Amino acid sequence: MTVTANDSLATYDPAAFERPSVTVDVVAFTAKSRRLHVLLIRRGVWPFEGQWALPGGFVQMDEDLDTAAHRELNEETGVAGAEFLEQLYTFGKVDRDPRTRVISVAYYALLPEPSLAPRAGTDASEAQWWPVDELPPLAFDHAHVLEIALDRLRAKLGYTSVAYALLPAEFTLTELQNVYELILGRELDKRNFRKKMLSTELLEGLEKQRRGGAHRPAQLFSFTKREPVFLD
Amino acid sequence: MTVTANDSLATYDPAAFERPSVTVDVVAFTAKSRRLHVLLIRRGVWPFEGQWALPGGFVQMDEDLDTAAHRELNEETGVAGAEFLEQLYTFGKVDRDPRTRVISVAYYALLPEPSLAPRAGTDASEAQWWPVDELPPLAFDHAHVLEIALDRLRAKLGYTSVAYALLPAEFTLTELQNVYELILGRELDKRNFRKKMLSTELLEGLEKQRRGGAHRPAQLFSFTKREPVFLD
DNA sequence: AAAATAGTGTCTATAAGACATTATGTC
DNA sequence: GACATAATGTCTTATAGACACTATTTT
Repeated sequence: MTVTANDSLATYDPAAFERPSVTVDVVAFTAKSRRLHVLLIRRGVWPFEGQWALPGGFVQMDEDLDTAAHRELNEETGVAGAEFLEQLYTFGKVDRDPRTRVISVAYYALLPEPSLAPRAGTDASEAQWWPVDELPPLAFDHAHVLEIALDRLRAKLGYTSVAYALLPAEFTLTELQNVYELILGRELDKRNFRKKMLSTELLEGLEKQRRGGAHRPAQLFSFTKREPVFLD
Repeated sequence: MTVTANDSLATYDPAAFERPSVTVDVVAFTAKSRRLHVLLIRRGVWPFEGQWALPGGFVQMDEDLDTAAHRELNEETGVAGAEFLEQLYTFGKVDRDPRTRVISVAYYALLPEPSLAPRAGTDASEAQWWPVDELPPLAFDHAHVLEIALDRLRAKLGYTSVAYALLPAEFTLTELQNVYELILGRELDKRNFRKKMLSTELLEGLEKQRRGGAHRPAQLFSFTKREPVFLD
């Protein structure tokens, strides 16, 4: 709610209070060359000019928060229609932005391996995928935001099917295992992994194979539901 | 972040954009007479005048979000210094408030059984504990907010030690079990519950007993850490 | 036939759940 | 001694983890 029950004003006056700015910032993850990557943009203006930052920007008066997150991601990096985009946390420390009071509603997105390099959007001078374990210094409190996003992604991987959002429609069990390994940062046992995955009803075996290289081809699978589902 | 990298403005002008209002709302839970309760206030002004709502109000320009949540809870209900207060989710649908665009950062708080009835604060005409399964109609999207808070509390009870925040410093195992049962909404097996709880290192047995009524007294326990801890 | 990745099963340890009786205080 | 709640252990089942060899394709 907004105006508390008994404001001293008998009627509501929207201009009565000074208001903070509200932005959305997006932590977009993808799995690429066996490493987890995040999409960053290089800032063109003060403050933190020339530094890398999360894509994001002002929430407009006539758009929902989720819509704003999609829009900013698209405008600044060219990534449109992220299949998975979820609110992460709202960061509102008084001094997190040197310009004025800015409250940032952070989102995180999961994307299948990008076939195209991100193009710099209309608002960003440059957009680029960075491996999460080799990041440049980040503007504002974005290093902190990113850490929280990583924690959430790791946790969520354990009890939901979010991995689907990092994979294309068809994939091999080895590719699925790679996604788990690169997010969790440790190796998993192949037999146990497959046993567990196939015991859920999340995967559907296809009548197709992926061949590539001098070895046995792998069966392709797809997720029965491309939406997050709780495991077990 | 806030202003995107290449705003059309070369320098930042804080007055350039129309801004939404930002509020905090607090879902305060307690365990009382074997039922889970939420603290609501009755609104004194339009909109939803006379209806029940979550305590909350404007975030001030010079206070952090957590601080604002503590302050509003105190001002509107007299509850000060909640031991557990955690951000829940940010609600920002364009039309969630009939007055103007209002983005609400929701928090949830856990309180030990209140010894005093809540007093109406300076801003609220009335404040009262309501059983979560017998709520009055709520203002704004507060019924939705409350549902999300309940889901979160139930989930968190399963994998952390949050129950400590709903209990006084010293309690019996039966009291602890009651808290679990009333949040989860089902009965638990006494022996299994105690076995599991005592196998964690969360509880410390005290050399004290609680007597009351014509029966064997119960041993008192306390939590070793009064902060949320992941189980196992 | 050599190389490379796919695919498969058993055994063990641990955790979760079902279940009933005895203990100790008050009145 | 009647009553009321506290306290306690075993067995079964399900789940997680360690562990090594065979299968199939390309070159």
